[in-house]
Amino acid sequence: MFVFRIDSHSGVPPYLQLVQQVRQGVLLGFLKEGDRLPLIREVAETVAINPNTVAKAYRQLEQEGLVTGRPGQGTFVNETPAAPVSPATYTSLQRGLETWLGRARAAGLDEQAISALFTAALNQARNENIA
Amino acid sequence: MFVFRIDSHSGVPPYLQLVQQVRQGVLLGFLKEGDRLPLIREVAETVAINPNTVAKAYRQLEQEGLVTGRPGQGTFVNETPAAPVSPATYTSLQRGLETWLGRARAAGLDEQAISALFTAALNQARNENIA
Amino acid sequence: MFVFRIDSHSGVPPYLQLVQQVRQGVLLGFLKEGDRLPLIREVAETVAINPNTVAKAYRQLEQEGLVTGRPGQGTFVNETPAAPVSPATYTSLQRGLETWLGRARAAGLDEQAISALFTAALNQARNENIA
Amino acid sequence: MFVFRIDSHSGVPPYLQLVQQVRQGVLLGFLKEGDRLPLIREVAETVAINPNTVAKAYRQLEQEGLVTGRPGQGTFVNETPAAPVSPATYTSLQRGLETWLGRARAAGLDEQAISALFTAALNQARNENIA
DNA sequence: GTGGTCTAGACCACA
DNA sequence: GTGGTCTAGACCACT
Repeated sequence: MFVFRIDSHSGVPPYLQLVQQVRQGVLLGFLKEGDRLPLIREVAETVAINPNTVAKAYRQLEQEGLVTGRPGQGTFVNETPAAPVSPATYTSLQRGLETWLGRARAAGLDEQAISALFTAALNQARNENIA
Repeated sequence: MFVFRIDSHSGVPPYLQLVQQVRQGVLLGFLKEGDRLPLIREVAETVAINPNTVAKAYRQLEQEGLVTGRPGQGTFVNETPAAPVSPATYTSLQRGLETWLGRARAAGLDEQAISALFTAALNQARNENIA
Repeated sequence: MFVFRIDSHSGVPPYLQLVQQVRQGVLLGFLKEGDRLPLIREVAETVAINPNTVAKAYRQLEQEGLVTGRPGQGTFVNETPAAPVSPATYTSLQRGLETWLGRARAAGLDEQAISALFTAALNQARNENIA
Repeated sequence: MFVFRIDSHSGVPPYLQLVQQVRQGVLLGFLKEGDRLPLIREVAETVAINPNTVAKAYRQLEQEGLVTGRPGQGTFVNETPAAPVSPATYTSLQRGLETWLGRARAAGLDEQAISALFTAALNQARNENIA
């Protein structure tokens, strides 16, 4: 089952967080064609937001073509646009990241510092590509 | 020189992005006590937003006690609350992350997929800690 | 100035009627790049619906890339995807349609009958193309 | 045989589309007194919607007095309220519209643009009548 | 004062 | 009972 998570301190509107999580879920293979997303009312309960807000997120996903809402049945994932990488290299990358995270935590960095380090590295890489 | 970067697709309000970037800069040592932040009108020009928005970000940073605005001179970073890790381990972690990023890009992942992978790993780690 | 019109008997949701009217306006050249759509609150007043409903329509148009909302300024039409026909043939077609409409009205057909005739002809043409 | 057609992109509820098509069919003489509408399960199959939805449409048509359902036999069209125009002028109008449609298609307009042009002309005519 | 988001609660179309 | 739409009214970010 797919689980949503809302970070109310990030500044990102809740409905957008839901949208991004589904997009990422599809991108990483957690969500595949035909999978049913949690019911709107379920999500509203579990993450404690208004059903309309969840509906707004699902509507946007539908407009993006990622999912299709079928009244009376639920909301379902459409055909995924093809896996970007093979599962093998994917798991390898995942494991590499986990060991790195372990090192970072062992060194005493909290989640905020880790995120900061990551985005900084990502930005730097981008700048180098531009240069 | 400290450089700001606005991602208009992230959904995070621009003023908050500025605030978060300064916080991260201080956390990671890019900004040290006494450093001067770019002038409001400079930032407004380079990232193409309204000067009032930049001013709002600086005002909030001042309220948080991270910086101090000196009229006519600019905005300066206050004493940093102590580095969380030694510069050595910090550089080591940074390098580890860079090699991982290199592998990910070589495997064909774009920035979106990399971010998705990272947040997924971070969430998983958090869940394991809770469990 | 662009004027909206809501037909509450058509069964089409009001927000969709607004969306379709903007799309048609762009398609037919009534709305060009840089034009400002009526303010949300104006539309809400003139067609007597809730501002949120108008906002919903504008949001969808923005997601489709047809317009861009600029807080504090209004909502503006983006670059139009190129005129489908030359203005000359367009006016010619328009005039032909007007004379036909004149004949139909003179014959005693009301608006409903005219619409019925039109959609029937359109459907027939489509079927012939398929066959 | 009367054929239904559902446009799932129009925003009009499917059951209303069926109702409108029957109304138009009667108005234009495609359906005459005593004609049998397609069976509910036939319609449900051909246009791929739930039989309940078709039943709802037929029920509403019966409430409007346009048709009468005879259990076990089917649904039949009642006496038509008199033809609004003579068959001759009707065919003439139909042919005029067909030639116009041919010109429009030849000019490169797709169905969407044609519809836009038509509704625009209809609206303009209405406005002139009001003025 | 502009658009953008959220909440609360109602009603409808559909399976 | 599911998703889809509308209303009413509040607060926020940006110009």
